[in-house]
Amino acid sequence: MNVMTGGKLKLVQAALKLATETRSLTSLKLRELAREAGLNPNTFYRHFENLDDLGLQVLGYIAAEMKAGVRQLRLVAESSEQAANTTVAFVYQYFLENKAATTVAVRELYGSSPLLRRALETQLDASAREMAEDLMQRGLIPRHLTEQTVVEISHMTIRYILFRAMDYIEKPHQREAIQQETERFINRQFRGATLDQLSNEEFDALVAAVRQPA
Amino acid sequence: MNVMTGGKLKLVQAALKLATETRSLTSLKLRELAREAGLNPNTFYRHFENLDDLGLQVLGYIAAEMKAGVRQLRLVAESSEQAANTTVAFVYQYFLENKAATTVAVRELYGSSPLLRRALETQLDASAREMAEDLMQRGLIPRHLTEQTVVEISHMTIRYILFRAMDYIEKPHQREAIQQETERFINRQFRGATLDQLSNEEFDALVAAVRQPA
DNA sequence: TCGGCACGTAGACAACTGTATACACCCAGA
DNA sequence: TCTGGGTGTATACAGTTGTCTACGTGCCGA
Repeated sequence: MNVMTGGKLKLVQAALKLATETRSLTSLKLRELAREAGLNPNTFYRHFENLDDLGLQVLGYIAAEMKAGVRQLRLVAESSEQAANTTVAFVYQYFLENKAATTVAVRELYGSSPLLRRALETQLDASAREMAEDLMQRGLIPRHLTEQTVVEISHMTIRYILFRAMDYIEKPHQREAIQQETERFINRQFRGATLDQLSNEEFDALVAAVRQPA
Repeated sequence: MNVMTGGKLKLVQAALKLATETRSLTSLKLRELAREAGLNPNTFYRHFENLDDLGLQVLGYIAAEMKAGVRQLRLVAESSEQAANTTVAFVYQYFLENKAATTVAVRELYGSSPLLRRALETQLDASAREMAEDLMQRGLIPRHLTEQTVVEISHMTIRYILFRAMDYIEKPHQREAIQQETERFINRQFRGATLDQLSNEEFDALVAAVRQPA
């Protein structure tokens, strides 16, 4: 990834700011952008072909940022003895520190540009596979789950956290609650999945046994 | 809710169409709208104060539609003897039949207009409480769960389904898979929640016992 | 039959949009 | 030292935007 300098960087940062605060990435206006960046409108054409091109490059910029972030998270997680709860905290902290990128990702994942949507989906799917691999290698989840199941849950979890991160960012007084909720979410998914093959009757019996130990 | 007629209805329908296909509700343009509706641009001002006003009214229109839809779903569910899986099918079918409203809701829930976001959040929270009440009254979920837990899971589920509905709408060949995934999601949440109070060790022991019955 | 009113249209305005062409600067390599 | 390319600017143009004022309908109650 090229290191951006001068005007181009200013334009990308302006795009992130506007896309976060007042618009979406796909509804940016060229002159608004230039105004925000403090540049002449035509400077835009020195760096981008058109607004679509800008959108894609910004997304690339975000994707690179996120990839680096994920790599760092994995390192932190490896060095930590603790389990899922601190990881969840780290993840939310990361989103909090990358508010603009997070907001853009959430808005465009189901936004009006098919191109950006595909790119984001691919990115999230890759993250889900990585997460699943991590979880299984480190033995952080109940055994006996198939890889497919772990991937499926990872997929759900990543999307859940991504959207929940928007609330986490914008509602500071709810952050602790959101974090705990997320931990419950993950635990319930994995524990529930461990018992997937039980029928309702078998499950009820199991619960009854647990609640009234002999 | 007033029944809309003539030009106003045309404008709202045009807004839904454009918001679904090419834009978001908050980035609509007045003249584009009039063009799509086949009306003179100024006709807009006969019915709406400005574009924000239109957005709010469209949201109201959608909310009313959804409320009616939910009411109907509850009736269908009551008359049905079957459990969650058919309900999930009905819910997705409903979203499929209300593609425009669904798309708008998804896009604006984390969109750039705080006003619309609040309105949508309120609506979803109300739906979650209704869903929780329904589930508990009809005894469709494991007993011994607190109301708070059921509401929390309902809240998560509604958002999960709402976003997943976008994929359901747009990827016809994945519909069955999405539906089954959703059922697993819900089952795991409730089953997992039933075992919330177990420690990891207790849970592992339980799983071991289930997998190797004496 | 008349008067008002809801609805839609016509034309105009200044502001803003994306884009093209032409010009000015700085810095590396010959 | 000259030169060429990368970068930013100035000016211009046609098309589009939101909004204003004024005008023409058709309908409904008095």
